[in-house]
Amino acid sequence: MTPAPGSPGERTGERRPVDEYGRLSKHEVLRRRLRREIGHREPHSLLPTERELAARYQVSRSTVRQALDALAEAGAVYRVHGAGTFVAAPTISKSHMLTSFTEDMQARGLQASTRVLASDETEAGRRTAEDLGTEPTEKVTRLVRLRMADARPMCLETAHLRSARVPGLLARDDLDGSLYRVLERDYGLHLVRAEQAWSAVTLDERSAALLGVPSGSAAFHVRRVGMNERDRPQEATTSLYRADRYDVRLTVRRTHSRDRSGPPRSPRV
Amino acid sequence: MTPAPGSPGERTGERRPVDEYGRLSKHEVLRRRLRREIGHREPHSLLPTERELAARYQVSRSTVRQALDALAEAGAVYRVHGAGTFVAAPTISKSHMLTSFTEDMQARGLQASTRVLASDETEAGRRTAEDLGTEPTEKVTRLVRLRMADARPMCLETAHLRSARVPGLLARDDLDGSLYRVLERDYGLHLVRAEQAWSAVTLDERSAALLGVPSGSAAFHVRRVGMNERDRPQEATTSLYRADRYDVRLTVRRTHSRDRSGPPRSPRV
DNA sequence: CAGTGGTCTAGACCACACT
DNA sequence: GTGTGGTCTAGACCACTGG
Repeated sequence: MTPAPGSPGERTGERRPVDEYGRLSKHEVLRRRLRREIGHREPHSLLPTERELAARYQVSRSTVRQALDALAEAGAVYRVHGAGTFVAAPTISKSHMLTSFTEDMQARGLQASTRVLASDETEAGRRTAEDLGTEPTEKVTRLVRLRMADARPMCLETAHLRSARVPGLLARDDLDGSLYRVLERDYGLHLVRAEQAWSAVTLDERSAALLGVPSGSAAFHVRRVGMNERDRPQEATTSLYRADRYDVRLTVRRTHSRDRSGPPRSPRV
Repeated sequence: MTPAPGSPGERTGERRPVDEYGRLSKHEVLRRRLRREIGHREPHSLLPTERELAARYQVSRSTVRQALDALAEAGAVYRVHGAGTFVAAPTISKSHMLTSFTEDMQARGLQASTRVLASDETEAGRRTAEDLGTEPTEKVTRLVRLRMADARPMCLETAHLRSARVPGLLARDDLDGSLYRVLERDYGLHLVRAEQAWSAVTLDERSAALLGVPSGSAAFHVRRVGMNERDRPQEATTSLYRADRYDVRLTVRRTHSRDRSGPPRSPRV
């Protein structure tokens, strides 16, 4: 496992930094390693015990648990108290990740491309101002894009960003790629969380035409607000997804705090 | 914080059991307590430091972190390395929880009720068998229900369960309540995870009539498979939600593993 | 009963934010 | 520099599963 940042032992040695910026902590390394190994195993097969993993990878049991916690959270493994840790059945979805359109299409095995339909600067207006937590008179940069998958229309998207935060965005010639990537790399804007509201709608004449489907077709309408590390809204986007080409897959969990009253326990399997 | 299950100190004392069945661990108690207190605070206000909380509640810092981890995961707080832990802005949704229809409506401030349209036993068939991981000839119990919110139709739902697991279900007279509750309490079936696929559709004549909307209206089509603690499918349900009365709200996160290349850091706020 | 995951402690150093 | 969250260790007991 190499060095050791916080180990009482080998205090010195090379820097092996630790944080979210690409450098790797032990539990992160272990998590990835286990993730890989899990891929080659049968669902429901038993993993080594936590103590065994700790010994094998020369880390403490807590570190092993930190890695397994993340994998369990991601749905890659599940634990049964007293019995062991098991490989989970493959999920239909990588659950609830914030992904760019490009990444999303990639995950679906489709090639993403984009046509910029319009880009301009206006006043935010009431609704967008509310989403972005600004004054309605604040200048916002608007970006309307038709997003394609395998060269066929998939999604009609309108993004709003506070102009003050993205100077020169409108002048760029790479707005047909991942907007999140541009925001991260060139504006230091890290969208780490987003709130989304999905509706089902029927398309009007104009949207239907742009998306290349009959008027009245079903579509998803999505309103999204993206937040930075400090939980401040940075981006407000509205999208229309063709329902004949798109669906939403997600895994939901029953977490803590139920009102157990309860008699019988769950049977063996 | 009372006793202490694993503390080297006060080893004896009354049992204060620990697990998912209603008994409470220290981090669970602390989590709930903090959750309550957070409710009364302004978003973005600073919480006490982890060390401070540890001292105040007489627990170790690790335990505090366990509680805060859960709150951060749930979107109730966020952390900034080096700066502190802060109250998160209220989310539009309790993110990705597996909830029963009844709970879902409750959360939306609506009163749930149910009309059982049909209930019978048939062979699973190919599709359902695939979802439930059984043979196509396996007997399944089918339950078709019209679910109402504030006495008006909201959702048309068809549930499939392996008959062998739910003997006598069809004879029950309380199928107009929470199915999950019945499964948990009387059959020891704990659905802890579900995979869902959401589509947008337009309603045909028959479904539209049952839901009380014009034919051709937009609706959500949901296919769900519920799993028990051991990750085995137990329930397969298909639903149609009226789009004029329902939307899906969820929070997505950018978790680990990005390909940081990266120059600038995010600005102050 | 042995063995596994779940909880908890005490203490240490590191990376980062803010002044 | 000071103080905060992030990582890590070593060791202990508890609650549970399963033969």
